[in-house]
Amino acid sequence: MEEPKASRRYLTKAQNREVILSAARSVFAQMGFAKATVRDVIRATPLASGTFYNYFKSKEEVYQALRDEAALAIRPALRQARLAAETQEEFLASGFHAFFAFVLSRREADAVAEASHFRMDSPQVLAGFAELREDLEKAIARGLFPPVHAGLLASSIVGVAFELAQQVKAGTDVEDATGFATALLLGGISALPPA
Amino acid sequence: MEEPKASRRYLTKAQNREVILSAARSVFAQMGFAKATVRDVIRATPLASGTFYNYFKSKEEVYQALRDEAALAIRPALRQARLAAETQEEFLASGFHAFFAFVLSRREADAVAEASHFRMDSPQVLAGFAELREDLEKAIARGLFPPVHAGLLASSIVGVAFELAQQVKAGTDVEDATGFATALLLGGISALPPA
DNA sequence: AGAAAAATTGACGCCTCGTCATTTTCCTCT
DNA sequence: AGAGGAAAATGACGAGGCGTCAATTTTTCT
Repeated sequence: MEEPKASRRYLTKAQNREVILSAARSVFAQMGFAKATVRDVIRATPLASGTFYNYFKSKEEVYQALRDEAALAIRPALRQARLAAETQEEFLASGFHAFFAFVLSRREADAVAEASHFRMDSPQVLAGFAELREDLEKAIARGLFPPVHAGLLASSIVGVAFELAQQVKAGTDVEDATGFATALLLGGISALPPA
Repeated sequence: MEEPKASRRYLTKAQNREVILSAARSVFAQMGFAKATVRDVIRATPLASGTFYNYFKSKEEVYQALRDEAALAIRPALRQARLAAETQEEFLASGFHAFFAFVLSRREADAVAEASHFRMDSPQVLAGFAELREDLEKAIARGLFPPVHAGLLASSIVGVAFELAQQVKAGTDVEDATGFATALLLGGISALPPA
């Protein structure tokens, strides 16, 4: 598909994409995603307005790319932690902890969503959800978890994770949130009927 | 504050507001919230463009008004169900069931969020969250629930409710979702440490 | 080097934005 | 009832963003 040639052209293209993403990060954080325009982003760049559209179709696509970047940055750690888990407690706690710590470390950069209480899931974020579900299914298969409904459980974990992440951004301690979420789900799973 | 005089002026004002909201519902559903413009909404109305701004500051404010409307439509039922609950199971199940049924009944009207996987909480929605938290605190006070961290539990319930609501919109049976969420939280709460 | 391919540029026409002076509608008071 | 005034609706306007595209520059290939 892609030829990763180290040609000059290929390099500049990757660089320009990064330049735009970087400018967007800064512009979105400074004036908010809603107010920002494609022109604002490109103006924070040495590129011309038309060039933007060689890289992204719209402001929304840039935002999704940024979310994708974040999702790709955290997913390997989450997957690794879950695969290595030998107890339910470990499976849940390591995942929650990694996620909350990650969110906290980026709370400045993501000031975007904070102001307007809004959330938008990009493809890579959704892929992360699917990955959690797969890992749950595998964990059920290897006997770590009882045979519960993996899809609903995955959704529930995601819901708890994202909602508590808000609390973490608002000041709740990462350890407290992790402990709470882990205990809640650990206890909950043991009470769930088999699928 | 407001004098609800049945004068012609007041009536027309309320009607116009409804006309705009109704047009917005239809326009957002048809072309999506992101693509829609204030002009698209006002064009679906007999009013002139400038008139829009006598009622709302922006497209976002209209969206929030629609969300507020939905939140106000469901909140009394939720609160009532929770106050009347005499068991933990009842508290959780009645709330989840009412919420999922409500979401399902509106899945057509809310096609907006579906397409772009996005969520935006309006003031009344946030007030609903606060209400849940209050009800939990009251339930703890009257001994229905153990003394857990009400804020974190409320967030968790909200997270599970919203995420499973997506599954309900996607085809999961309301009873199944309700049963799952109730069992999960019922079991989870019993495993929670005291606050 | 010369030609072809790829990428950049910025000006252009179209559209939306939010405002505001003007006009229309409604209410009040004598 | 009707004059006067307040409230609301109207639509034209300047400012500015949108996405496109023909022209230009840069890179690659032979």
